[in-house]
Amino acid sequence: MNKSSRDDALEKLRKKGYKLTPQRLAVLDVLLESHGHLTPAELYDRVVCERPETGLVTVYRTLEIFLKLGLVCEIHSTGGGLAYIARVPSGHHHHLICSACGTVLDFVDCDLEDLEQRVSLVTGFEIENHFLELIGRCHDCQEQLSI
Amino acid sequence: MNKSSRDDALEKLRKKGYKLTPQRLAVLDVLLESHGHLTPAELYDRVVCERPETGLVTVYRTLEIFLKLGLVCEIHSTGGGLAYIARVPSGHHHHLICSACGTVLDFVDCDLEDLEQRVSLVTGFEIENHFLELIGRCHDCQEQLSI
DNA sequence: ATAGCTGCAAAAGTTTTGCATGAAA
DNA sequence: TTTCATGCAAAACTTTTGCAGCTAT
Repeated sequence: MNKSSRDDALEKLRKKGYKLTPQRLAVLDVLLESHGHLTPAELYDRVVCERPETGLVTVYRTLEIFLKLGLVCEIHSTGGGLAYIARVPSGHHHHLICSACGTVLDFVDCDLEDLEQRVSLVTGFEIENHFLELIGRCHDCQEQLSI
Repeated sequence: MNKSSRDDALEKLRKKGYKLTPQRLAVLDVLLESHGHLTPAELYDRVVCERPETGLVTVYRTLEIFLKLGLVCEIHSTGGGLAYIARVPSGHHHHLICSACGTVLDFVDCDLEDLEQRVSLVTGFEIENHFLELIGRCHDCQEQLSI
């Protein structure tokens, strides 16, 4: 649990006029406590443990708001569905995803600004955004392979 | 239309024992003629123009095969759905997607090998794969903005 | 001839929408 | 009090599966 991330999120919600309902707080807390990415359905399952009266629809609507406010990132997981993860308020970053356990690490060190400039020069595109995910196997899951 | 890509694809299909049905050829040709990425439904719409007897199910099953053989790439388009694009047989490459018209360019020039090594050292992950998309606005669509 | 494909229909899964009730501010 | 959020139900999509008949080899 990251106290300052939570306060930061509450502040953003309040500032935009969104009401701080128990359901939204529960979704937020599950996201902040989670190590990896969660699909809406997985998120719903965990939220329901704490607040059985919550509906899946509310999870979807809450994620939509959180995404708009930059509180979560979308993860394009293999398989086609989307998953979500709490976004640390550090601006530009990318994800490193363990293909075995789903753990997600953020990393910031990248040369993409340079790459974008090169590609932009060659293609004439005006680069607006980029999406990078590294997929690999975390330390623990490498060990499990060799046992 | 890229003649050698088509022959290359036919060769791969044949070699793996897949039958060259009219439906599979139609899906292949639509993919090769398309400039941008196509969702299964879009692909189906175009295939049906040529071969009205084709079913959407067959498009899904054909894409599954093509993906396995490396003939297409999956594009994780915004919105959560998957789209597909014919894969040029040049090995490692990434996509530059126009956010306005959907045109997809391949590009090869990237420093991701270096990046992967750095990230791997810091995190202990064994990097297996990466996924990079640049999103921008192609030359034509930039002009349309200023008109 | 025969192994493998196809289309249909239906199921399974995901995401969105309409609406009356309920709760935060 | 008033505005916004919620849950339910149902609709709209997307993707997968079972099966009987058909076709490329």
